[in-house]
Amino acid sequence: MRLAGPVDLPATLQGGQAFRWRLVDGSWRGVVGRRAVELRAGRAGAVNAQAWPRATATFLAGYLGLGPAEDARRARLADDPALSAAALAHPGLRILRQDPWETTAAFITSANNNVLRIEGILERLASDHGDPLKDAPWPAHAFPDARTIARATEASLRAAGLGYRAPFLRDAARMVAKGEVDLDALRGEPLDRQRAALVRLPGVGPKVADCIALFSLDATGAFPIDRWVLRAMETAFPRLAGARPRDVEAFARERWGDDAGFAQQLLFHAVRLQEAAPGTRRLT
DNA sequence: GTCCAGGGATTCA
DNA sequence: TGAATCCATGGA
Repeated sequence: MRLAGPVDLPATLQGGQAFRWRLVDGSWRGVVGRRAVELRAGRAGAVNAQAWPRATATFLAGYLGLGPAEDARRARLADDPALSAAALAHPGLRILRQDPWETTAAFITSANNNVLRIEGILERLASDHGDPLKDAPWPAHAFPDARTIARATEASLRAAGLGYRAPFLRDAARMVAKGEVDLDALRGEPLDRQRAALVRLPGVGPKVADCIALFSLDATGAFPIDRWVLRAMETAFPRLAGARPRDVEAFARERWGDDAGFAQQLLFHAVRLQEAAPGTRRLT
């Protein structure tokens, strides 16, 4: 099927939001829920999509963050001089709407870690603990649910490469599996309430909580601040040099409101592309 | 060998 | 409340 988009697949799928998409022969292969999904760039930013088992266009458009509300968000941000260049350069950058538990596990893994290694760890978690997807035309595994991770041994999680984060992920899985934190019920709740609940999970602090909220709980105003975004903000707004993350966040919320999450992703993407430019350090 | 990575937990003042 | 320190691991 064809989705109008526009979607910039590399920027969206390898932009530090999701970690399990791979480019194979010009197609992006990934797993959404319990479906294997293949995405290929079409004309004018459109996307040709296939899913096993079959999925509706609405389902895939929802995952890819397509819709009039998102288009309007982009248009508003493009009017901001601090973002217009990035917005114009990446008209198809999207905020994915991912599964809350998988996103939680991914960003617990992300703490003090690099993207390349995060990808490897999550892939091993899936192949070691996730159900194989029988309909998939390539070897694919669903991401293991919280109950499965809760039962896993710490040694098996360390074997996936989690290091000291292994007990964090296991204990967070136990809390989610027991219903102590109901991730799905947090969707659409106010950001403050989402944060308060998420931060109860081991390995989840303010930054990771904001990533989970933005990428899986529809918190469009969340503004996760990592080292890259902090640098980007200090560059874009010199008066923020040396500011604390909480003050930078307050500034972003004031300036962009419920569009702050999208603004953050534009900044993150732009600064990382800059780092990856020829002659500088490569993207890791 | 050293530094860094989409930070968080713990400790101490 | 805020600063310092430690944490596994692998690539550059």
